[in-house]
Amino acid sequence: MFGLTLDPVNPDFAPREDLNPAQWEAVSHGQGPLLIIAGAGTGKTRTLAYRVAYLIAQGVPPSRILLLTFTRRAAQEMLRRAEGALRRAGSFQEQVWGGTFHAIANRLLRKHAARLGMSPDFTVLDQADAEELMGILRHDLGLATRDKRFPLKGTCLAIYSRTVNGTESLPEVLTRYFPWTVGWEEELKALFRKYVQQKQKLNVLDFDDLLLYWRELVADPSGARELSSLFDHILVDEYQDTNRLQALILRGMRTGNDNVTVVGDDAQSIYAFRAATVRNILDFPREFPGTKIVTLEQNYRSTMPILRTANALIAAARERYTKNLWTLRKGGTLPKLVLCQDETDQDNFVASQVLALYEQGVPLRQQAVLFRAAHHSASLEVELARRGIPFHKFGGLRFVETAHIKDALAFLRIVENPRDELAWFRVLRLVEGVGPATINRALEHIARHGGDPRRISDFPGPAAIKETLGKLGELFGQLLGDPPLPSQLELVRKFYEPLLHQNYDYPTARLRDLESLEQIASSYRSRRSLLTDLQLDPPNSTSDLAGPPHKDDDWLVLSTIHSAKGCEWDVVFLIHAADGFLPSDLATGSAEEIEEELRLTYVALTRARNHLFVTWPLRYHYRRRELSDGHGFAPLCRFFTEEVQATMERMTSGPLPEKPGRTSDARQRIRSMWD
DNA sequence: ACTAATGTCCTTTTT
DNA sequence: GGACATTAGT
Repeated sequence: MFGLTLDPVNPDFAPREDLNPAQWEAVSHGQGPLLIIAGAGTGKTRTLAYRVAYLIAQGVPPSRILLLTFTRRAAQEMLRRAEGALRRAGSFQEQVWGGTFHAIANRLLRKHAARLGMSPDFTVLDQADAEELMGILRHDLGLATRDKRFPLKGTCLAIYSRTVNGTESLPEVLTRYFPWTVGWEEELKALFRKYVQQKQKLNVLDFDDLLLYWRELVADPSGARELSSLFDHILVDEYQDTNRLQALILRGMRTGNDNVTVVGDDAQSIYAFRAATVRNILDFPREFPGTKIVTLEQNYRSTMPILRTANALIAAARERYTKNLWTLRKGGTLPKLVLCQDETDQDNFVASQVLALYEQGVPLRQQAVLFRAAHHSASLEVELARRGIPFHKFGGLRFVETAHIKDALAFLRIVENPRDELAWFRVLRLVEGVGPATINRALEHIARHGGDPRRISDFPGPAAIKETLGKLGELFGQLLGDPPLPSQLELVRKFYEPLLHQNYDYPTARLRDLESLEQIASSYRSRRSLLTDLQLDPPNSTSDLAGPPHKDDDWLVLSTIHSAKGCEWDVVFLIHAADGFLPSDLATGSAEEIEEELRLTYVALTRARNHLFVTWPLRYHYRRRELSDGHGFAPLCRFFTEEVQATMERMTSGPLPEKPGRTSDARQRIRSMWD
């Protein structure tokens, strides 16, 4: 308490000393629209958290504040810090509306479903479910024959999603982003029409629907008035990664007043593939006249050498709010650009370097390895495992996306919404002897009997499946009794276990996952909130599931660059900085795409506090269809121009620095027999 | 009607 | 190595 100037408005608040003048200007902004351009590491989270605290100190009721963030974790973190700033262990974390656009949409839609003539007990489809539905309809419409070469289900959904989120017309989307599908416009339109119909029939919403229906709620003036009046202030984080549809929603949510704060950094916009557009942040002042703009440039994270490299790299970007990051931090070592011989060499370099830094006192958890695509860390993971270095991976396939977890949840989904045919499909196809034809007849049977899932017991199907279906009906009966969630999942597990053995490899590991699912479930009050939470805010690493980690647990972080957004570490390795990997050769079609890859690289570099290593393997081995094994040479990532390289120390990884383990020598020898 | 085996093409980032 | 369409076998 000593040495703090307390804000006159409320003695509870105001560690104004914690903030620099620009941050304070943003925090203490009164009414009206506010745009905060916050460069990487400039205390964006703190500023937003303090602004929430400030508003509350000014007398705004917490429940009348809406905080839209990119992940749920970000919302929780901010509210936790806001409470800290108010120096009171209050309870407003639960009162402030905080979460992602999708999660908030879910909440609002359940509440105001009647307004849209929809049922509040809808279930939410994740991307895989949505693709599956798209696939089924694609098949039904006869578009799935090989000679047609009709876009695959994933592409169909991507087109649909892009059209919805970007609020563009289908022909525009096709020519701009999916030119090879232009000839299929009519068929796609028919497919999408069917897709929308089917979702309504099944009482399900996909991710895009959550936004789309929210937008519908505020498109109507009386709805807009009602929803707007719920909130005195709306704050949006990571505004550079919102799309057109989200901007329309935000506009619609502010018909009563224009108290809206958006924070973002156009230089860190990396979600264009999800129809996010930098235009939202660039055009914000025009959309909300009278906007006050505050720019945060003082960086508290990185050393100056790291910032010099990052600034040099982003200087190549074209349209942006120019800002140059600077810091008061003194000293620091030059970022290293490390040329490796090949991927194995890169793995060894990273692993050795991690251990060396660890021995110098940098915990593993303060070190991170970043890469463009989830599979880029595959060989490194093997090497880390070999050396016994613990790690956790973020990004890529997640816990809730694994088949067995989705199966288990499908049982609950059926009970929650018996019209959810996708869940039915998931469950029934596990039974041996049941295929598409039988499933369809079973679904008709259920529908004929008032949608009661228990009636699966008396479905007149083949004798071979009679017994299993009987037990399944019993299971649904027990679940409908609504015992505590962990018991529900235990019941599911008991029924599911034999099916799991029949259908999957590694059943024991999968069973363990089901047990962790029971753990997670114990913290939820209702089946519905468990289901939607897992769909909308899935834990992104298995470590999140085990509860708070033990103090002495320590592990290295492996992460896609996308999942590293908003994070920071003492030491950052950016691996595979080679053209084709970064930028990904799948993203070099247009100038815009390449520009986004540049920003992605910028995001990676600016995660580092003290040490930055950028590595690129010169030689790549690639496997071909035949047995032949070849290699090619990869050029350095194009964004590391001469100007950028001038800010770095160039080095080669060279031979292994310490104890050249005999194993790796042997591996090397045996490999080189084929060179 | 369902399953298992075969051949061919594609292989990113996430709410 | 996985997804998907097709074909052959139960």
